[in-house]
Amino acid sequence: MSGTNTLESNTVSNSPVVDPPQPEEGLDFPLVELFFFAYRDFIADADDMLEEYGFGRAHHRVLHFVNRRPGMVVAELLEILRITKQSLGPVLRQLIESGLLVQVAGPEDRRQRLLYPTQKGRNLSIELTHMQSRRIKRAIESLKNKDRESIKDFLFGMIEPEEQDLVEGLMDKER
Amino acid sequence: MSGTNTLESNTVSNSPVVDPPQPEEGLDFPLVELFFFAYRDFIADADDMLEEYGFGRAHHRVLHFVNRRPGMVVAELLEILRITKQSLGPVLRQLIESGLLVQVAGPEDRRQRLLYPTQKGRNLSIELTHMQSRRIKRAIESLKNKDRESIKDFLFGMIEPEEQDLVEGLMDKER
DNA sequence: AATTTAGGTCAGGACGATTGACATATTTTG
DNA sequence: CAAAATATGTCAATCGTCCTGACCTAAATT
Repeated sequence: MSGTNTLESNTVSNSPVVDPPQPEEGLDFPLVELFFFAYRDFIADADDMLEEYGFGRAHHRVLHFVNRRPGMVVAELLEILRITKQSLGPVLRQLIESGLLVQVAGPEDRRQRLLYPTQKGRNLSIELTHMQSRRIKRAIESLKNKDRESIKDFLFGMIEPEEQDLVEGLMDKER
Repeated sequence: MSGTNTLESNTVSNSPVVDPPQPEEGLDFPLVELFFFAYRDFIADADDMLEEYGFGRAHHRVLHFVNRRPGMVVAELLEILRITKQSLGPVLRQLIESGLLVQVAGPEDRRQRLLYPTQKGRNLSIELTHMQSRRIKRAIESLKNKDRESIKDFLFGMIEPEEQDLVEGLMDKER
């Protein structure tokens, strides 16, 4: 009844489906795939540069958010990155050993370890963000109406609704 | 000589940089971060569903592209995903063992293994794409002028220029 | 017949992430 | 004040996904 054969087990058929998926209501293949490719290349520049330092994406993310929010506490970092303490541990240690970040005991709660970039860490973070911003800028300039605001709203809308407040808080007033 | 004192070695200072980065020409922090958060949540839905099957992102990507382009050959898959044969191996085997994909010897070149989804694989792939499309649709609807075309052009512009033709080919005529 | 190509596989390793269990210092609470 | 909760760190074991290198078969090309 399916495939080239007749009368197969009709519970499960392993026959190949040869036709591509039909355009269906609510199935936006192009945007789904473009988002995948766009993110891949968005992250690639930084990946290449970080490789020279022996760092990976985890290092990049930590470096970025600590720079963006100097004085950030470990718990905040874990929440934003959605990773565990145990995953963060080695990454943080390497960044500190490399002289890119420093830890300072919390002035009020001395259990806390406030995270700050060094000047070296700040410089590298800015350099990485520059590369990514350059790509974004180029992409926006390729639009007819260079509507940065639409792109921003779109990306914000892609975030899980319950998370949007948290992200908006991170961005502070400067959105 | 170092720490809270003055007149440190001026080669390297490990003092914390306490101020956030100043808005600088060509540094678009909001978009850089939104892209990160957006991708994180974009991928999260599918991650959760695939976890039930014991699959990861690699399985998702393979399932997606084989569904999108039934009859795809292993070499094409490697090129799109930019991974090695050795990495693909286990993933492909699991997808085949799970009855989501099948391999068929190439009709002209019998060395080739043409990859096809089964009906089961097609169903799962469509379901995953539905979740992602739903999020995209919602994000676009949150815009004043619901300009899907701008978003598409933006994402396409984010792709490495030398790669854009390759991606356009994958999308075929239906962009 | 020799070489190249498409694909598969084995070994060994790296990285980034996980969970579980536990340790330490400090703050908060009863 | 003692007990509990909190912030952080660390050890151990494991997993998924990627890597390189080496080698294999089958089939196509030269």
